[in-house]
Amino acid sequence: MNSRTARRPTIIDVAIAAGVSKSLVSLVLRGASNVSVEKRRLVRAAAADLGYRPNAVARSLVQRRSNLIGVLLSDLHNPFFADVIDGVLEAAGSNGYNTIMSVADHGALAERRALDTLLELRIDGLIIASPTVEANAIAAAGREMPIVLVAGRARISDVDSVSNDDSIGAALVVQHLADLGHQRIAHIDGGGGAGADRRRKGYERAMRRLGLGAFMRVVAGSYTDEGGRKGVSALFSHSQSPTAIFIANDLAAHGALIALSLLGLRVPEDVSVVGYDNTTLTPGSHIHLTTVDQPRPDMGRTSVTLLLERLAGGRDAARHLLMPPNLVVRGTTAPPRATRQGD
Amino acid sequence: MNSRTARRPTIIDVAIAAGVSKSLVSLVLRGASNVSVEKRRLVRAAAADLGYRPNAVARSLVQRRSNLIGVLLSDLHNPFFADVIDGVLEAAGSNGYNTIMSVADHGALAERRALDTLLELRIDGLIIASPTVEANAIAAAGREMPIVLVAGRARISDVDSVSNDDSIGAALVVQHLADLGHQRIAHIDGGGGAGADRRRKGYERAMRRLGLGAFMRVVAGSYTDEGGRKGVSALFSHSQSPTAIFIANDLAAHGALIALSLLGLRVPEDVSVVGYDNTTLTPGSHIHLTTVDQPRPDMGRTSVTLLLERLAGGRDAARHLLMPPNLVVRGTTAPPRATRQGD
DNA sequence: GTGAAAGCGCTAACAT
DNA sequence: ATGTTAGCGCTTTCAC
Repeated sequence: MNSRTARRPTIIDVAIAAGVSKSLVSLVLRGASNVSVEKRRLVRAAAADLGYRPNAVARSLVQRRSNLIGVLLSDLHNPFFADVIDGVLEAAGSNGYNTIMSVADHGALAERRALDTLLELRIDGLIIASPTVEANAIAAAGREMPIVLVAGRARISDVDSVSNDDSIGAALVVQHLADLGHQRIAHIDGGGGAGADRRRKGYERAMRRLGLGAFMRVVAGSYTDEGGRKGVSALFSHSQSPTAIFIANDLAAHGALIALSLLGLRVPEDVSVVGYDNTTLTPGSHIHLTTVDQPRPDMGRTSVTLLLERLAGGRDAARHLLMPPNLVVRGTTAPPRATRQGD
Repeated sequence: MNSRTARRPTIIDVAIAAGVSKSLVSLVLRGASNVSVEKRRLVRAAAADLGYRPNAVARSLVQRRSNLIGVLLSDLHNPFFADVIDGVLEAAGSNGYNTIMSVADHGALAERRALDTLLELRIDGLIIASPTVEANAIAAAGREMPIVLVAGRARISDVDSVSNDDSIGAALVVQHLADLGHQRIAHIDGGGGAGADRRRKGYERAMRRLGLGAFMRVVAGSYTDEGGRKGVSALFSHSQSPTAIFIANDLAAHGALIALSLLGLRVPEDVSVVGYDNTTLTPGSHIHLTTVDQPRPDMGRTSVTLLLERLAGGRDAARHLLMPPNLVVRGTTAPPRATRQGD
């Protein structure tokens, strides 16, 4: 006989086995205090004996809440969101919520499906860790339940968001390079990538504030290996080459490093390089990129906090949080040649 | 007013708006054929108008099935399982199932919780992509619903499994190296890691079958950077050093490559190196490791197939599938010095 | 072709 | 301290 064909025990089976009503079983199993010790023992014994497992579906139906926080994720391969979700899991768990994830691999169709799965399951709140979901779909879902968009590019009405403050991150980079003595600090931007615009503006503002406005130089790039390579070739095809480059993200910085080595330039001796995102590379990798770290787990935890605020009913207006990033100084930045020669 | 405080429309609201019974709404929304065109139009219009979204919880309760395949994942950072799950999503989707994931980050407690979440939601079947869940918990869950353990180390009664055939993979490696002319082929093993035992045995069997039994040499390692480093120092502290090394996985192989370069040995000129797992490294990385590729997405798809077999009720006995891996020849293998000098 | 009614497994009043 | 009852939103007989 296949034991799986046997019907699973319900709360009524437990009640009968324990010789009590199902209400009492429900009370005991949810840890109510006003139940006699004897009945409590009976119920627990019967439940254990039958291998009873509460049906969250039935509970969810009657309570009109699932005790579930959903996470919509577009790409399982992206380690960035893995860190964010670590924070989500931690915060959700310590607040008594379970977390389920739905993955939208490739394409708008899969995204719709993954989102619908979550919404139809009547999760209590949704965290979208997915840069590609279209704003319309998010806005529509936002009318049904509390939603937090984490590390996304858009600001959507009625939807909370948590991001890193790209402007501060860029300023940290410029300050670090200026402190080292650099003046000709160039920027390879991130094209239309998430936050790229704010990183560029942050760079420009910081340069001006430090009196380096005359040395500002921005060339077009993208959040790809190739973006970094092209940026470097644009920068070094002119007479005045920079002594330091701030590149919009780590992937592009990686491409830039390759392009620089092809040009015979050494990092950081000839030119300093800074990326953005602190993307985890191969363990033991010999590339130690100076970069900006987004507080990913913190962003995840904060997303849950925002969700809980709304679930508790204490808030109605959307909040957009910007979390401060950190500079991680590694091996690709050093004082410029001229300065060191002058020492 | 907060629109989210308004009750969500139910099937009854749609029925009233369309002027029909809720049974008819149900029929129309699930695409029944024997409904008049007129009523069908009315119902659809009312549903769209109200922004009705079916409640999967209620449906699941009455149907006693959720149409959901659950995936239990222990580590979101592991790209190996990301590929497996790609296959799961694809196969589940094309068979009309939705997929939800539960992540058990760190520790047995989180694992229990993640597993319980899935089981209490009454998913129809479970795929465990998680090397760390204890066998007892899996076996217990296996009595409640169909389960497939993918890329796991244990064989559990009543639980199907899908893995790669480590023995074949190891044989492919040895054959490749022997074809290149190597004889002194050593193995740095994976300690107690998943499949490490079978990889070592496969190596030994292949060496003997090729008449290289006398050249067999196994040193202790582990599935870590350090495992590879220690293995190399063990191998090269003796007189007769190998001309090729088969290392139990890519991470350890990476450590081995570093240790070799520290010894002044060049790869593949002085020694050939082969790993296992085809772990995706940094994009654009200059390390092109010859390795063995597990058919990860295929393993995911096959897991779903096994689940569907049981869900269709067609099977009761457990199946344990071994899928053939592929050798990926890259830049870390070449003929041994002696052979080339003799050319 | 359509509607009425029962019931999935549970919680939450309300009785007692 | 315990039992009874109603009903969450849906699907599914069964009548008509």
